[in-house]
This record gives sequence, C-alpha cells and structure tokens, in this order.
Amino acid sequence: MTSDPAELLRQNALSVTAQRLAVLRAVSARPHGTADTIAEDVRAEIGVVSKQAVYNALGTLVEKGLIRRIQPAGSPALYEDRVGDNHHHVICRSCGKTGDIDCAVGESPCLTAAVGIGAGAGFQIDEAEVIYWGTCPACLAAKPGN
Amino acid sequence: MTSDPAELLRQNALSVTAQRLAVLRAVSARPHGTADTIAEDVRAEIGVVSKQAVYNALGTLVEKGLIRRIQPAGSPALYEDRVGDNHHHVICRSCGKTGDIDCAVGESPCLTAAVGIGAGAGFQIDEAEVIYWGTCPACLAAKPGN
DNA sequence: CTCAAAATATGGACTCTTTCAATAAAAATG
DNA sequence: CATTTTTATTGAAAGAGTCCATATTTTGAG
Repeated sequence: MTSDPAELLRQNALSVTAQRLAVLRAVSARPHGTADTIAEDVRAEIGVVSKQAVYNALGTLVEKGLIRRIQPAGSPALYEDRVGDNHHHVICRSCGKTGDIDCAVGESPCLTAAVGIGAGAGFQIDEAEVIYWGTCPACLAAKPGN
Repeated sequence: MTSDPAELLRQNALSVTAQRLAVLRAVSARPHGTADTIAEDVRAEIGVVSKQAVYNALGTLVEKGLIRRIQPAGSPALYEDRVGDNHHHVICRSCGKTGDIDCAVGESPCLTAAVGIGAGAGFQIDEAEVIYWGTCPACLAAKPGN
C-alpha cells in the first residue's frame, strides 16, 4: 500500500514538490473544492503559491488518476479525492452544495445500457458521467411556500 | 398542436421578435450548436444580431422549456431542439462530436436509482444529467495503432 | 391606426476561470 | 556536487458569459 503522498507521487513519475503535496492534502481535506478554494487552503499551509502551480498540480494529478475532476454546468471545476469507485454527484441548484451518490447499479451503471444505440452508435464509450440536479435539504427548508 | 413558432412564443407569454424566431429555427436546424454557431446562423438569416440578444433568447427559451441546454465539461454550452424525452448525450473526447442517446431505462433512468442514498440523502432531485464520454467512429478510425 | 407602457435588443465594458509563454527555481540523476 | 529535467512564478491573454445604460420594438388600449 502507498498511504504516503510523497511515495504516491514518485510511483507516478512525478517530482515531489511542496505544492503538489499541499494540493493533494487540500483536495482530501475538502472534497468538492474549486481550484480557488484549494489554492486558499494550500496557501494557508505553505504560504505563497502561484495560481498556475495549483492548476498544474491539479491537472497532473487528474491525469495520473490520483484525484478526480468534476465540471458541473455553470460552476468552476471541482476536485475530489475519491477515485476508482464510480460514484456520481448531486448538486443543489440554489446553493451549489455538492454530495456524493454511490452508484446503485454496480460497477459501470448507465454505461452498459447505452453502447451502440441510436445516434451514439459506434462510439467507444469510456466513461458515464452522471450529475443529479436538485435542491438540498437546507435550501428546501429555506424555500418560500414550504 | 402548435407547430407555428410565433404561436409557440405567444403561448409562453413572450414577445414575438425576429431574433427569437431565428434562434428557434437555428436551434432546430443545427442540434448541438453553441451560442456562437447559433449566432452565426441567425445572422445569416436576419442580418445583424447582438450576441446578447442570442444569449437572451437562448436563456429565455430554455427557461420556458422550448429548447434544452447541455453544458459539457470543457466546452461551451450546446443547445438542442429535443425536449421532454429524457435522452442523454455522448461526446467524442477528440473531436467534440455530440450525439443523442435514447434512455435505455424508461422515463427517468438513473434518477430513481439514487434518491436518498449516501451523502445525497434528503436532496429533492429533479433531473439526472448523463453524459457518456468516449471516441466517435471517425476518430477511432483515425487513431494510430488501430 | 396611434400612442404610451412594457418587453427586447444593442454595444461595449467587464468578470471569472483557465491557459499560454518566458524566465527562474527546485528536484532528480549520476 | 554539477548537470539535466521537471516545476513554479509572473504576467499577459483567451474564451464564454454577464451587466448596464440606452435605443428599439412589441404589445395593447384607446
């Protein structure tokens, strides 16, 4: 097992830098954070970091599969720690709160259902991205006419 | 039935303007177009149109449910004609080609599967957005090592 | 058909997120 | 340690959308 972040980076042929380690920590500490909030967290930990370094680190880590990027409509990209377990997301339309939803249909849910149907015929599908849109409990309670 | 676009607008309490009619036509004529390509089509039809008018029209039409907006990660928003039939989309990672995929699981597919599970508990979900990512036939053929 | 009120469109500035590029600074390598 | 390679920094800039004040159209009522 590789629970050591530095070791994790080395295993992926990446230099071990303070920035990357801090980004990695920030992402686990605050799932569903944006590049911006992550940058803040990183700065709180190691001082000055360029915005670009954060974007680079996030991009590289996503490429290597160490973290996952979610890009919901109308909001900046979010990053999270949980990878490889095919889960989906639910996002609140009014406050933007994001939650995880485990896939109810085994490994690759809707994925299998769609291959080679209709206009999508012939596509080689490698990922099914599912986002549930709705209203979170807090916003439901705050809504008028409730 | 209301096959007349102008009538459609009136039924939704919208003023009938040349811009809106042209936008409506452009969206049906070219499904999965971006605000930009739609603006081009509209200009080809009625001459000068401000970018803002196109965004306004698109926004309003989406609100009224006359067209649908899709916002794939890493690309501008796309608009399409087909509404109310709960279909999904497949997007090619290399060329961006977008296709429709009918839902294989009846009315609201993955939607029902998820309510009240895990961290998403308590959310009132109103839409399940599914995007399949992969490679289209053409790009598959063009790929090296094929 | 005509005019005032309401709804839209125009143009241009501006925001936000992300990327590019050149230079400087750290890591990895032997 | 010295060198080579990989990263980080900084500042500019692109892309997509939005905001605002003003000018035009539509609508609806005489």
